[in-house]
Amino acid sequence: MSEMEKITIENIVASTSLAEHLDLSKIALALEGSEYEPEQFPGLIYRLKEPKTAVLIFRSGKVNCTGAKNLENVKKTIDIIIEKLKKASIEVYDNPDIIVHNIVAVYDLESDLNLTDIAMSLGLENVEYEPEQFPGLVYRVEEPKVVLLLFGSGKVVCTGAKEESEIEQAVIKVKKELQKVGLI
Amino acid sequence: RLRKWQKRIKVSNAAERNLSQALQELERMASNLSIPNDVRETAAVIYRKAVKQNMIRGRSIEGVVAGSIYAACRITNVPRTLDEIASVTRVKKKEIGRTYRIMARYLKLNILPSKPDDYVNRFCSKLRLSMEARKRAEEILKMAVDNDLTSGKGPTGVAAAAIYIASLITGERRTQRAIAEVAGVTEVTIRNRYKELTEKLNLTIEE
DNA sequence: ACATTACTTTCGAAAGC
DNA sequence: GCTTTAAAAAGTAATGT
Repeated sequence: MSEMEKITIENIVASTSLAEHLDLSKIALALEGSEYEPEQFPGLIYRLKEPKTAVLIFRSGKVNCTGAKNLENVKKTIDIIIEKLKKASIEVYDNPDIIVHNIVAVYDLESDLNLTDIAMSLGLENVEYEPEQFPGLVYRVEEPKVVLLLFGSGKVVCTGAKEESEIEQAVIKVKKELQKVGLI
Repeated sequence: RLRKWQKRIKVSNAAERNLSQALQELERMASNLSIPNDVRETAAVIYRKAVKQNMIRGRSIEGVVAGSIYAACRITNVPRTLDEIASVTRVKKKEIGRTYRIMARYLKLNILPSKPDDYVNRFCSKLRLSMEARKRAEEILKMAVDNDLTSGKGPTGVAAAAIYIASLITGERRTQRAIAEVAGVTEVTIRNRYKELTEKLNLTIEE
C-alpha cells in the first residue's frame, strides 16, 4: 500500500443492469436535460452534477456510468438514477450488481524521463513512442494487463485496470524496470 | 474440383490485381513526394509483408501503401511528416499514423523514434540554406538531445527552431513563417522551441 | 503577444450500423 | 470498424482579444 497513496484515480467506467427493457423515450421526458438521439447513438445520455458523472442508458436495461473518481460515487450515481426512474413510475431493480470495467489513474515517478532511451531499453516491440503523433510513450503491460502512458515529466497515466491493485502493481513494475536499466 | 480451381484462379487474380494496383499507387505517391528508388523498394517490401500477414483486412489499400511509405522513409532515416504523406492521398493523416503504428508492431519493424536531425537536410534544402547552417543546426540539436530537451516534443518543431537559430547565426536569416511552412508546424511552436533552446542552452545569436 | 478552447493517445461497456 | 461518455498526461493547433 506504499504507492497507493500517490496514485490518483481520475475516472472509473462501470456498468450494471436496471431492468429487462427500458423505454428510452419515456425516460428522456423523465430526466431533465438528457440527450436521446437514436439515429446518432442507441443510448440515452444523462449527466449528473453531483457527483459529476455521465450515464448512458440503453433499451436493454443496461446502464454505463463514467466520470466517477471513486466507487462510492459510482454507487451514488446509480442510486440517483434508480430513484429518479422510480419517481417517474418506471420499474427498475433495487440493488443491481455494479461491474467496474476500467479505471484511469495518474502517478508521478518524480523524475524526468528520456523517452527515447526508455523505448530502446524496454524493447521497441513492447513500446510505442511517436513524438510526432503524441508526446507520451505507450507501454502495454501484460501482467497486470493495463496500458501505461509515460511522459517526459515523469507523470504516468494508467488505464485498462479493473482493480486499484492492478494500478499499483503496474506502477511498481515500471518503476523497477526503469531503475534496473538506470533510466530513473 | 473444377470449381475449386476456378476459385483459386479468381483469388489469385484478385490478389495480383490488388498488388499491381497497390504498387502503382505506391509509385504515384512516391513520385509526388520525390522519394528515391531505394526507399520505394523498401516500401514495396513492407507492403508485401503486410499483404502476407493479411493486414489489408478492414483497411484500405491506399492507407496501407501510405503507411508503408511513411515506414520506409523512417527506416532509411529520411522521414517525411505525416502531413506530407497525407498531402498526396485522400487518406487522412490520423488514419495513416494509426496504420503505420499497427504495421510497425505487427510486422515487427522495430523502427526507432524519429529524431529532429533526421529532418535537417531536407528542410534546409527546401530553404536553400548553406552547409554551414546545416552544420550549425545539427550542433544545436546534439546539444538539445544531450540535455534532454526533446522528450515528448515534436521532432519537426525542434528541428525547425534549431534551423531558425542556425540561420540567424550564419547570417542567412529565414523568417519563422518560411521555416514553419517547410517544417509543417506553426510559428508559435517555433517560438516556443526557440525560447527553450536559447534559454536552456545559453545560446547567443552573435558570432 | 497572450489566453482559451480543442484535438492527438490509451481503456472499457453499451446497441446498432 | 464506427458512433457516445469521462478523464488524465503534454504537445501542438486553431481562434480570440
